[in-house]
Amino acid sequence: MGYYVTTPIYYVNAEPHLGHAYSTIAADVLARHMRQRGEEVFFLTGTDEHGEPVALAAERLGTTPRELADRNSVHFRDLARRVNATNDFFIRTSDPQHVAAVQDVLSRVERSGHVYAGVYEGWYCPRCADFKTEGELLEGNRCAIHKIELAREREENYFFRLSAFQERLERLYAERPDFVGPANRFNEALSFIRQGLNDISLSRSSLTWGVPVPWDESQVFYVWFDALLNYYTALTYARPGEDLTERFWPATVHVLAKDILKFHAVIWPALLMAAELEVPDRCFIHGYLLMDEEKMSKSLGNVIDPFQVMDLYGTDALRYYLMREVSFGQDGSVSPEGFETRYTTELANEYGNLASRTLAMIARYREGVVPSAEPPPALVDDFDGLVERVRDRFDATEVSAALDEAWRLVRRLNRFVQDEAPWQLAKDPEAADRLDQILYGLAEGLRVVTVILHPFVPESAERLLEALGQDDLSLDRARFGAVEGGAQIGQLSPLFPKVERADAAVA
RNA sequence: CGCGGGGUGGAGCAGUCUGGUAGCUCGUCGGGCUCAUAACCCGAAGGUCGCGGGUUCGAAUCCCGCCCCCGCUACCA
Repeated sequence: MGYYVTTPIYYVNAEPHLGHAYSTIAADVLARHMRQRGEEVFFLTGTDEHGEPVALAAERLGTTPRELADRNSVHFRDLARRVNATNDFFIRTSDPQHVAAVQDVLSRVERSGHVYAGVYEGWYCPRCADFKTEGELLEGNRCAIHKIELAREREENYFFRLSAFQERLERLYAERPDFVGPANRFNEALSFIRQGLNDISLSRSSLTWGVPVPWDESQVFYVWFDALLNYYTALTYARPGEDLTERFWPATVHVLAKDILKFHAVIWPALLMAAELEVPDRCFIHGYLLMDEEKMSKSLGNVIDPFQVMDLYGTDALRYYLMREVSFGQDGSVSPEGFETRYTTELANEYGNLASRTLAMIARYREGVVPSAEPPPALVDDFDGLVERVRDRFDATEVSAALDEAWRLVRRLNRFVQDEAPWQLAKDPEAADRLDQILYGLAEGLRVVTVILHPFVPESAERLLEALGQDDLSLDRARFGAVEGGAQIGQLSPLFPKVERADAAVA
């Protein structure tokens, strides 16, 4: 069975921002790690393009929804490319194959009796293009966002019998404690289910920019049903002539942010049950990136623009920072200052400099050839079980913790250099064997750490491995002592060059 | 009101499930080293782990109550 990881599909109504980059990077780290383990991986991202907000925005701009979607979808495709995402496909919900597959699945749901015609009635805010619940309204039935008085509107459309799945969902949660992670999100979703589920509208009649309801073409499907199904439909046409669902369905993990928890943890499995499809193994909910205490706001100048950061520091620096700074699964603060600190102290000083000093000493003391020796006992214990620890962390979707496992070894290696003082040994011909062992241990330790860091900082890791005369990225080889000495090392310019502070204003 | 999460040295966090001398990073101060991207290493100062009770030989960790902050409470991409 393959490993299938997804990001949310991004709504084309907005410009790509750091949050999109974060989800995509996290999913990519998972995908790359699993490939290192020799798993067959399929990694999906894409754009969500239907719905009223896009239709309205297009109208305002004097264009068609399709043209607007075409234009904005490209931005997200570019973002994926810029962050070095190794997605195997980029789905667009306006793809004709997706539309057809959605119709197919939802027709099946309808035929199975999970759909009925009803009336949707509520307070409608034209500015939000959305219905509001009683609880969301201000006094006088006003929109909490726009402060305007709302009208009561009613619309005839189709409903999905979500309520009928309450028991099956509760059983799913009882049987599969890993279905949603982290645990607090699992509890949140479960308690939501236990509070009782209402049916939800499946279609819209006042809109044309969407997937037409096959049994009633005057309506289109509510955008969430169209959107959620992307995870399934993509597999049916990503490889022409090949149905990937056999190999990759159900999905291994959906990566998403907490704002869309309920759609993925409640509606999505219910929909799949209704369609008689298997539910995914796991949904993993990451937190929000907070800009200090403030929310991200361009006018406050505290925004981290992912494109700007990557222009100045490189893609790996952004990938590293986001995975490192924010404990994966929790909210966390990010800031330009925090970024600079981690870039300089960790990437440049600890890791980049470790690479520089290691390569320099091998070049200087051993003419550029990694000596052959037994692994230094002082390091063996520290590296023992590393691969297993990293695997366990990834299996639990503890991405930041996996990164920390590697980083502790980066620090360990710097301490090793200091403790052993190879520059002293180099002065003493009697200590040649000892120096061989130290330098071998350093090169080998650096190689192991770099293989493990590869999913996080792929470009830099590959450059460094090449300089070490290595190219095997498989996790199995990331064992201390697995590669013997003898490699000819190469040149390496600083992996993470210092960036002058004056230029470093990323905000 | 209900549900969920959080409150740990100056800052940001881990540890809480599986009780047993409070840990990490940044910052501050002192020292060491010179291979290296003036990088690296060591040491020190600094915390009654939100408050009050309880269980226990022993609680940040378990139980009860309270205070404060945040999120969710449905069709928000």
